Amino acid sequence: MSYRPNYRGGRRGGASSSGRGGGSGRGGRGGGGQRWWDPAWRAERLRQMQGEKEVFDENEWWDKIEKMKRGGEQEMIIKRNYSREDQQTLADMAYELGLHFHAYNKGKTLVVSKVPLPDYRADLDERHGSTQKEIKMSSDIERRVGSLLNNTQPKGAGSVNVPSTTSNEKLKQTITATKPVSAEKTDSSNEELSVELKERQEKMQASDSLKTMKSFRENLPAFKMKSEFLKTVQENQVLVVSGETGCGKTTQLPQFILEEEISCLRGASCNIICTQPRRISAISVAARVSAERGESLGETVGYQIRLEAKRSALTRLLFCTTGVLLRRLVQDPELTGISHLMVDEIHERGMNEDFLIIILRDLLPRRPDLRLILMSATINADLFSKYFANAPTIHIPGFTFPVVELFLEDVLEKTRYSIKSEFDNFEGNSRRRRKQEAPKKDPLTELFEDIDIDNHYKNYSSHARKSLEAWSGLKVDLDLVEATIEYICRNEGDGAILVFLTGWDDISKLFDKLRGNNFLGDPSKFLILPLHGSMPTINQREIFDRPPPNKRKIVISTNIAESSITIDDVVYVIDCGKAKETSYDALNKLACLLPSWISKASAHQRRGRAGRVQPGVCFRLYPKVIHDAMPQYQLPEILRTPLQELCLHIKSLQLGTVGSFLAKALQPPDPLAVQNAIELLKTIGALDDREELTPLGRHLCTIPLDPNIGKMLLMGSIFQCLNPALTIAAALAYRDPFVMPINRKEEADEAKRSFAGDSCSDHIALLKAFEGWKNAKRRGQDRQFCWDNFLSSATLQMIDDMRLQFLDLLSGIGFVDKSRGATAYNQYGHDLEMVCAILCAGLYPNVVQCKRRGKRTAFYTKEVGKVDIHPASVNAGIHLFPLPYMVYSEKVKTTSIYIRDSTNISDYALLLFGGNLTPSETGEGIGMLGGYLHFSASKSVIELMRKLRGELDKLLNRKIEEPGLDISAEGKGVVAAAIELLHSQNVR
DNA sequence: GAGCACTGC
Repeated sequence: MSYRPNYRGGRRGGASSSGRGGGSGRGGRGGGGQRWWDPAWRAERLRQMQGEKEVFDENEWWDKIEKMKRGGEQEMIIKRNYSREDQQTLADMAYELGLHFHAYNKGKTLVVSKVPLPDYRADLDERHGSTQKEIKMSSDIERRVGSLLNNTQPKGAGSVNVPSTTSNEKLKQTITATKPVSAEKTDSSNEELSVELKERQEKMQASDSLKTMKSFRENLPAFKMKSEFLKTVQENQVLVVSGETGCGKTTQLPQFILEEEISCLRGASCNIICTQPRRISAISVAARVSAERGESLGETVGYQIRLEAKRSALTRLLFCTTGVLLRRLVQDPELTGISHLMVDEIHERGMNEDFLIIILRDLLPRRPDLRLILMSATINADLFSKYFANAPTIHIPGFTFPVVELFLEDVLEKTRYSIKSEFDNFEGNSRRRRKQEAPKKDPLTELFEDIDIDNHYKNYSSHARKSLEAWSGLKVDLDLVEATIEYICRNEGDGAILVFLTGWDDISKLFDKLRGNNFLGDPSKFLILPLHGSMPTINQREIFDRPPPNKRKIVISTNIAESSITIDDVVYVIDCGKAKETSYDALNKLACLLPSWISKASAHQRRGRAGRVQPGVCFRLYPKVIHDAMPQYQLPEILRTPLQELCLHIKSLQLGTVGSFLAKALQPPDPLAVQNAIELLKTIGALDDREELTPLGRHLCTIPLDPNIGKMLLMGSIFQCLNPALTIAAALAYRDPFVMPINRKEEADEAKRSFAGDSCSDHIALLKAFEGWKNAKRRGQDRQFCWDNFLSSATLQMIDDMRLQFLDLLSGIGFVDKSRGATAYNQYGHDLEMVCAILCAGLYPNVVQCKRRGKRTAFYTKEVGKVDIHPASVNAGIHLFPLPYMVYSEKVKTTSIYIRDSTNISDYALLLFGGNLTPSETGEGIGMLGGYLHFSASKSVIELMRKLRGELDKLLNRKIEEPGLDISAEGKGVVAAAIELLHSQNVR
């Protein structure tokens, strides 16, 4: 299968004379290839398969672009509403011809040009809202700032410090990762230890207390494969094991190796690591395995996750999260001392796991004694075997109870539920009408529209056929969910019901519906539990506990119950077939979170949740035709996410250029996504023009944080706002401590707003909430405080722990001297102007312009134009803002493009702590963000700002090159001048 | 006039 043969295959050769020589950028991936993993491509294929005429004509555009290249025009402007995929094709074509491609106005205006255009061009779309901003500085302030600045102590000529070691030696020293515990031992003590381990193991295996455990283990499907598995491990460096849930691969296989090594008297030298994608599974698997061995956790079997470990010098089998192993790799790229590495759940295709196996494939030749075992679900084991030069695979059959699978058509027959068309009340032709009216649909839903219902479902009742005619698949039909629950309660046996929905809204609506419904009379017979990552119910026991007899548990959940949370007594699963899924729009540099059809793998996993304790039933609320057309697996995370943190990690591990390294991935990401990540790292100063790490970049590598947030932390420590920076960084990196209870949402919003006060900042609200919790905790009232203010105490505790980890790391790289105490780094910790300036320094270039539109404010970004404040933000209800800009930490497209959390900031914060200042287009003012932002002012004010910014940058660079340097004396004047300016617009 | 899948160092 080749991608777009018309131009990839046929036209490319002809165009090569005008194409660019050498190609490290776009198209360097090796021209198309299989794109089955790309949803847009799949959509395209499905459309083609239906024989529908495609509006976008590649050949036509190729000719037009080629003609423009030959002709006199400098650029071609295309104002057509093309899909992302078509935009991508245009971009590819332009690249092939050595031209430049630009997308403006959410992709509605496309430009192909001969020269690169400035990032922003006002004439293309005035709705971007770019306007010149006049800085109004009172002469009084100007004079005071000027004099503060002039008092800056001049630096002696010889005092410029030599930059600290730039080699990677320094980097290695500074990175704190957990070292292997095993102390170096002499050969004889090693032998003694091996003997001791063996004796202990034999004694335990013979003991009566483990009899039932032993027979349980021997009944697992994995047990039958034990000798074959061990033999294959011995004879091959890499092995792929596939197995379904319930086969015991995660608990048994690592244990087999451990037992074998110990009984062969290699116990002292063996060191098995098994990675898990989630913290919870690392802990629970380790606990299970040590129980099966009759030991307590942390002896020969232990675990290590971020900020938490149970392991000892005796530990020979360690379960850890993949992230922990990746951090360890920074410090020890050869994985010294590890004898066996097992990577579990690789079929999930998480970013960490995909990243890890690229590194491991390169490492294996250098470590011939290292054994690698990859563990996957059956569904795509071959993919991994091929990646590792056709490594042998072993399959272990699974064991779960049988689950009956019913599709929409069957559910309709059983429930007698009638689907009403959303569009009209006409009978019969509603489907056809709808098809003409509704413009955009996903390909799977469209596929169903073309099915001849009467023919395809001729064995079904006319009632069911009528409903199928009316089914649109656009959104989840909660009435149908309710009818299905009612059907189960009336006609099926006991057992909990698990409903999979897409998000908070659906869950909340269904919850209210079920509460209001008194089917079967007695509401006390039902226990209805919502389950969502940001609902406070998540830690409640009743989700896991069996309800009293005669009471049915109904859990309404997102896909958190698909793998993270397991409810054992579920017998009935209701699957709406959709989930919210992130994707990354590289053209608009935009993360998206949109509901879409799940993969077959997810559908399988959801069904499996019904058969854990007894046979179950899975009610799928979509037709079988849709199920059969679902993609086999979800798109791997590496293709759905912005890549800046990954790029930084690649640089820190010295794995070569980002592009060439990622090209080795199982499925390499879009080169444009890589380019966006690298550009961002350059913008924030982590990479230089040659894509090498700058001193700032090297510091950022040592902190396990998104580079922007990491930078904020460093700036906080430099500019005496360490405490707020630690708190905000930890909260942004982990998760929002505010919970959204299902019935008291208004109160929860109010609580959050009251923390923000009049700061117009979600980040300040976060900070105040944390400080409030800390104070309450000192008084022993933290539980009450959390309850009153709709906060998650588990999240706040984690944030607190992470603060300490970051403090350790900052002290490790010299930015903080812990012996000096906290106050030494918090002179401005309570100065909200300064804290907001630090936020600006870290979050840049995530800047929004606030423009007054009558009685309201409209918000614009450079990349996508108009955006909205997320309704959950404290800024959502505010119509007019005191300051002209916002910085934000996350911009996501859901039903609209939303800024999730924002902080209102001043021009001065942006000019002093934002991006580099450039001369504006007119040459008189100051430009920033590729000219998108420009400022005008009197000549003297411009001069003052430039000078102040220059001094500030100088100070900053010195500190970053030599973190231990005390800049308080030499920086006194500059910092005072900056503070003076920031305060001159004080509104908080 | 309106809304927030899930992991992880």
